[in-house]
Amino acid sequence: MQVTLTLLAEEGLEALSLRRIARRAGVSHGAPQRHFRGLADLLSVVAARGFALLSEAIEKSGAQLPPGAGPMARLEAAGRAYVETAIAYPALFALMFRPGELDLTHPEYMRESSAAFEQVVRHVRAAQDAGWQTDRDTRLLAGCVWSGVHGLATLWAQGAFVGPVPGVSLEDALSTTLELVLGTAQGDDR
Amino acid sequence: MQVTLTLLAEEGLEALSLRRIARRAGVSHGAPQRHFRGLADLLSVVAARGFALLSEAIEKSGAQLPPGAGPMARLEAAGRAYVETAIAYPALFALMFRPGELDLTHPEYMRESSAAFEQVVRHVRAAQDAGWQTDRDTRLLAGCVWSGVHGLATLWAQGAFVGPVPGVSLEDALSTTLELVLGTAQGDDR
DNA sequence: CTGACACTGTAGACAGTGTCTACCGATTTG
DNA sequence: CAAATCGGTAGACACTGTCTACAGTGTCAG
Repeated sequence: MQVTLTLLAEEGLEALSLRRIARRAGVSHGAPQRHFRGLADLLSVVAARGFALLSEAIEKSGAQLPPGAGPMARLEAAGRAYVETAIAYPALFALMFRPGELDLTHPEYMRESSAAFEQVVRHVRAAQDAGWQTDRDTRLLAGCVWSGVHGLATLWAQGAFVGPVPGVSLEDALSTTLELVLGTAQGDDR
Repeated sequence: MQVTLTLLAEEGLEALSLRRIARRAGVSHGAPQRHFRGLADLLSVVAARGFALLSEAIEKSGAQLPPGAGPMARLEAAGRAYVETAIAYPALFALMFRPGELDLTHPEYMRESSAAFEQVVRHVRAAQDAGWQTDRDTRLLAGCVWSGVHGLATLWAQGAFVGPVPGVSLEDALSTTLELVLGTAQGDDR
């Protein structure tokens, strides 16, 4: 439902209601229920689209690197893409991680969210093959890397980072976090 | 409002409504508005209590360490306390980071949340004084450390970590994340 | 061609929500 | 003693999600 995505982007998460979506689409308040079992069902599909966007951004981030880039650089670029995408679509990103409003068993949601995670797993595995954190469980490591960037994305997207740390740029926070989590602190950037 | 905290713990975030709280307290549906300007106001006070709990847990975590523990051990213990508290009160923790339902300008919320953050800043400064990441901005560093553990706490509390990484214990995820973020990977635990 | 049937949308009802207002009985205060 | 304030009640209003009955519109088998 395209209407839902634009409404979400324009008016935020709280504006999402079946009746508002129906009004925006120019149909009666009961019409959406012919296409979705209920609000949670609709939102789950929207959230799944969000995960697809995320996967796509991570995919592209690897392609834009110079051809000889190593696995660590690719993993770092993936983390960057994660955070930047989250901040580009803050309301959508917030929705994606709201179990209370979603149907977590929805097939599309499960498929897209695990596809995104598996992409991170592949990046982490490649980094491990290149010598990074070799004796850790790959999926656990991927989960922790995901957590690290996810925290920054969450807090920044809802403005909870800039409050306590005023005057900092996203670039600063992002590169610092990545250097901490990935241990790539070789070149302090000044 | 004690009733709100128990209702939140027992029935979760979605069960929090002014009318339900009033019923639970045995008063009429309009009574809560004599004490709070509205739902967002009430929830902000509850969220502030959550931040106070967090601060208290971090405080205690330092006290329980052996007397000669270094600043890095204290910082690590603080991170542990953050995640463990979040998981002990998952609904409260979720509420604390939901800008849409809160009044972010509420004095109690601002006071308690920034008090918790300042506590992390002090731990980070002590670690820096002991030689860790000495040439980084302290507040930025504290924000990134907070982000790292916050991501894990968020995902674990809503069950989004165990899904993609089945069979992992919180202890595994927590120690791995702390070792990554703080760079304390000296003793791989097997 | 005709009937059955699935889609898709409409309209009304119902319970639940936050918020506003009017009222009311205490209790405190001038 | 009078007045004002405080805490609670009760009703209204505009929302919400969900359910049901109904109507049009197509498709497809017989």
